[in-house]
Amino acid sequence: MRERISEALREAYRRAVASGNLPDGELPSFTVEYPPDESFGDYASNIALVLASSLRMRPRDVAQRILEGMPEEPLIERVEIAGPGFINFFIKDSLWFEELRKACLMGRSYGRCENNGKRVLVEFVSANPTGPLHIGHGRIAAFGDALSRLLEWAGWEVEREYYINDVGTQMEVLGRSVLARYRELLGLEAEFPEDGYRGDYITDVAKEILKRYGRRLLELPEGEAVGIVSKEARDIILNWIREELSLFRVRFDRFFSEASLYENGKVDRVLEELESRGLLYRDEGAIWFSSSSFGDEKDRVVVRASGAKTYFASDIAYHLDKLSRGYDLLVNIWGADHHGYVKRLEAAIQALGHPKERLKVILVQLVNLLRHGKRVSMSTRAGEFAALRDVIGEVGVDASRFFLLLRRAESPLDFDLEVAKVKGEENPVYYVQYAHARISSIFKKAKERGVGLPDPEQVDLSPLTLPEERSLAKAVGTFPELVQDASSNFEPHPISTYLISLARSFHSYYNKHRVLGQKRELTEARLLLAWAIKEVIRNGLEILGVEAPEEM
RNA sequence: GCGCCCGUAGCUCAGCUGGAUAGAGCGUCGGACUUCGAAUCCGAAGGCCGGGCGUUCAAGUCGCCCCGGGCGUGCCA
Repeated sequence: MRERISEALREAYRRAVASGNLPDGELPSFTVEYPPDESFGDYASNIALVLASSLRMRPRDVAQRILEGMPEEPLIERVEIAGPGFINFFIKDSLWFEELRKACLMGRSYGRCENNGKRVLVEFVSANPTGPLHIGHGRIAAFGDALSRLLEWAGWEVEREYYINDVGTQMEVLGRSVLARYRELLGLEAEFPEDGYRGDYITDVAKEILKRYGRRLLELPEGEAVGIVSKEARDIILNWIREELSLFRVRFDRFFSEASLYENGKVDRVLEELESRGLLYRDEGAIWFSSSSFGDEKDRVVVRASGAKTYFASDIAYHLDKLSRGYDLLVNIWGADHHGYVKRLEAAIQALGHPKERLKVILVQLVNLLRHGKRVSMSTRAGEFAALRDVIGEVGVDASRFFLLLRRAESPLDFDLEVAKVKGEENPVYYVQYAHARISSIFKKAKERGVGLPDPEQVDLSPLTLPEERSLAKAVGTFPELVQDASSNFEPHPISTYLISLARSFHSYYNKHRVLGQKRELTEARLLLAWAIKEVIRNGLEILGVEAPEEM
C-alpha cells in the first residue's frame, strides 16, 4: 500500500508540473511513513515539505497543488493536509480487513517478497577453531542467521559461509597447548606454553587425541607432533562448533578453510595481482600493500620480514575468491573489535578493481553476560568463558536467540541469564509465543464446540467494527512492509519489536473481547482475525529463528 | 594522540534516508480470574534526548567542539 501511495504522489507531482501548477524541476526524495498518531491517518508523506524548500514556496500550498493532481485511488478514504504541510492518507478499513484473508490464504509465505534476482553471501561467526563458541559468537550467529532469513524473505538468494582461520601462530599455539595436556595425561612433565590456551576444553581435546593416537606422538620430533596435534585439534574443535551452531539452529552452506587458499596458491596469486598493479613495495624487509591510496589510514604488511604471509594477505585472497563467485553483495558480520579492519579490506577490494559497495561489513557489538546483574567474564585464553552451549542449555534456544536479537547490532547488549530464564512478564519471548499459543488454544476450544475455522475467501468481515480490530488488521497488513524495511536496513531487530507490539495488542483485545460464543457471523470474523495474527506471529518468529508453539 | 561505536524515564532500550505532542518493556504504586489459557490485562507516577555552538521551514536524528563509557590503533588472528 505504501508503495502505491508514493507512486500516486509521484504521478500527482508530474500532473501538477504538466498543468503548470508547480514549476518544473527534480523531485527530491520524500518519505511515506507511518505517522506517530492514528489521528494523522495511516500513512503520511513529507513530499510537500521537501518540495517547498527547493521551490521556495509555502509547504501547504505545495501540498494543495499536489493533491489537485492526485489520481483516483479507490482504497483511500480521504486525504488531508496537516501540520506544517504533511499529506495524511486515511485508508479504507476494508483494505486492512481484506489483508486478513490474504494472510490466512498465503500462510507461511505471507510477507515474503518475490525473488529479486540477486545473490548475497553472508559470512558470519568465523570464530577461530581454538575453542568453543561463547555468547559473543552467539550474538553474531543469531544475528547472521536471522539476517540471512530476513534477506531470503525479502527476495534475495542467500548463501551462508563460515571462514575458518586455520593458519598461523594461533594454530601453532593451539597445538602446543594440547600437546602439553597430552603429555600431562600420560603422567609426563610438560611445560605449558606461556601464551597457551588454558581452558579445560584443551584437556578434552588432548583426551580425544590420546584415544586416537595412544602414546605414539611422544616418539615424534616436537615440531612434527605439534603439526599433527594442531590439525587434529582444529578438527575436533570445529566439530564442536558445528554442533553448537546446529543446536542453536544456525545453518551454514559452507565452511571455507583459510589453509585451502594457501594450498591452492590463491594467496600467492592475489599478491602477484597486486604486484602487477604496482601496489606492493618492500620496506624494512617486509612487503607492504599501499592501502592508504584507497582510503586506509596507513599501508599494511602482507608479507612479514620472516617471509610469513599475514592474515590480511589471505583475507584479500578470500575476498577476491568470494567476489569471483559472482555475488551481487558480500555481507561480512564481524565483532566490533574488528572495526579497525574494515578500511583495509575495502581498500583491497578496490585495489582489485571492485567497487567497495560490493562489500557490506556489519559490526556487532559485544555482549555483556550477566548473572544477577554481575558480569561473567569470557576470555578464551583465561579459560573462563561464557560458553554458548551452557547458555542455551540454561535458558533455551528460543529465549537466547530472541534476547540476542532484541537490540540493534551496533548497540552493546546486556544478557542477564537470570532475566532470560524467567518465564514471566519481563521475558518478551514467552510473551510473543504465548499470544501464538493462546490463539491456537482458541481454535482448539472452537473445534470442541463444533466451530471450524472459516473459509477466508467466504467469511463476511463486516462484523469487525471495533477500532482495536482495525488496528490489529492494519498491523497484520503492514507486516510485508516491515519485512522490506528491516531487510533494506539489514537489521532483524525491528521484527522483534513489532512482534512484541502485535502480541500486546492481541493480548489486550483478548482480555476485552471474546472470540467464541458470539453471534455466528461475529465469531467467524474474529476467528479469521485471530488466524491472520497467528500466521504473522509465526512468520515473524520464523525470521528470528524462534519457534511458535501451539501450546506452552 | 588518532579512528570507530555508544550516551534518550530509576534500569534495559526503540525512535524508520531530519518531520507533527519523544515511545516501549522492566522496576515502583494501585486494581482485574465462577466466562476462549492470569506466561495475561487495566490504571498511575516517571524526561532540559550527556553539555554547548551551528546548518533549516523543521534536530534525539546532520556538522563542529567539549564531557563520560566501550573498543581499536601489531611485520597477532
